[in-house]
Amino acid sequence: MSLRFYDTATAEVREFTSLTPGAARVYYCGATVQGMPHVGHVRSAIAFDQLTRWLRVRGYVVTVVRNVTDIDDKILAKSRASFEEPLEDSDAVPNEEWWALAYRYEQEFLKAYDTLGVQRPTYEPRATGHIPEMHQLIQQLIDRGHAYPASDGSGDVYFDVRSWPVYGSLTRQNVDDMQAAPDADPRGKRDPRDFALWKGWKEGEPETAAWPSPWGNGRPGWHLECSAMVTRYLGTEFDIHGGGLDLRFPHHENEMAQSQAAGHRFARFWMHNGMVTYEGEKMSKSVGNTVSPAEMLQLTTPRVVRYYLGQAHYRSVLDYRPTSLQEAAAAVERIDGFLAKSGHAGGAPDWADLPEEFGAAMDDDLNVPRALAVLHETVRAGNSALAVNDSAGAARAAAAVSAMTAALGLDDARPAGGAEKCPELTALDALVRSQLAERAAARAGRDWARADAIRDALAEAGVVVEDSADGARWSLSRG
RNA sequence: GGUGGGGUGGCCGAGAGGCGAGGCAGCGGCCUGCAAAGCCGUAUACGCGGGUUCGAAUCCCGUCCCCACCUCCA
Repeated sequence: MSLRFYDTATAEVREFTSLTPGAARVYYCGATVQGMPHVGHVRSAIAFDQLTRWLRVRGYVVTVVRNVTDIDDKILAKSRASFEEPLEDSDAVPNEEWWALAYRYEQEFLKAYDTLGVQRPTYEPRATGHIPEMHQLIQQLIDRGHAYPASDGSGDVYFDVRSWPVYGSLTRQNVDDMQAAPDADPRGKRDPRDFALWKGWKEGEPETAAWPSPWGNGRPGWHLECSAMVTRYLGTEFDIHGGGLDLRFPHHENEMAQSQAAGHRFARFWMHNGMVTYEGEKMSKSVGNTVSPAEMLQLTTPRVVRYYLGQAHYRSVLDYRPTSLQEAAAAVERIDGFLAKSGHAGGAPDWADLPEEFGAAMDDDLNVPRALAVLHETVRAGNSALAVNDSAGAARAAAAVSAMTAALGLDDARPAGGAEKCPELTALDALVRSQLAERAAARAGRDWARADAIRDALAEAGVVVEDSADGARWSLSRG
């Protein structure tokens, strides 16, 4: 039952062993908090949440660090735009300082993650909180001959790509074969592919967005923050570095280059999740074809959204269509329907209840689709047991199913607050029960018209009634 | 031009040499007062053309198409 993961750097599935036995140190690239989270962000978070949870199921003590990029060109640009009329974005706040804007969106991300059951990282460092670490790394790189201050006096400091012969190895690219960026501004660079470690302050930028440095006032380059923060919290060598496939280049390539050029071993595994497309096209901030988690949550429950976004293999493309959520809702209802009928009490999951096949699928590079097949087969077996009054068999299946949903993180996806103590639901339950009692009386008197009228009225209100040997059960229709 | 990933039944989505994963939708049956739920059954599926093999969706050769990255992106 060894764990195997696909490593982008070697382009193969390899056996996973952690640097320290029994412990795993992982770093995920979080968001640049410059706007509302979209489904792609959340898919990535869910994919790596599944990874974290699975490592824990397999007994690892996992330390998760996920960064927040709270300063960059776009954040500054959006803040600047908020001081001008008319406001461009629907979610913009007038006259908002860049740091207020970044913090506001950071909280939106957290809210979305929490609702969808993404466990909080062990720590979530912000770029702006790690300027000294960045300076130290830059100085190291300059001393080793891999970085240089710009020749044009801009205060920028660049990484010298040509000084690092293996540059491009993460994405198996040869520097000379790379397409030269047509709009690249040479700005005192030795090579157009050299990237900024430090960006000198420019006229018109807020003074709050600049920090003193040996190379002049300025702010961090995008790639540098991750290298600096990883090293601070996880050390110069750690187990897994994760992020979206689109971060592979240039972001991760550059991170790897600057860290290794500084003498760090850096990540042992690079894991990248696939993109979410919208009708075949990549969902992206720049294209604007994004769907927000909030929009999805208006259509269905967090559990269904979590199921949908987490059902495909993490490396494959996930194409969003409006009917996707309905299909996911049907699958989730099937699972939950069985759990309800089996009378499973819930409680803390026991990983010993996980079917071996499920574990084997997850061990194999987190093959969630195969794991879900096991889940659904167990549901079917449980329903069959229920049909023949095999309560022991049903209980066994229910324990397995609930361990599986817990392992996948489905159980933590729910609206904030917790449904159990929701007064509206308590009231609704009382009302529906009185209706069902009336219907039961009508049925006992073979007054089918009356019974059906009550059922239709409830259905009209979104309440689904199911009869069974031991009385009627109700649930809210989803999706 | 370079790099990586794909094309599987109506849809989603695993598998990677030999018993047709699983889900959704459909159809038939059982159950039900009728439903719903559930159960059982139900499909000439593997882009195209060659080849290797007793046997290929899976291997080899060729070919077409799609996507992502090479510029900010999860």
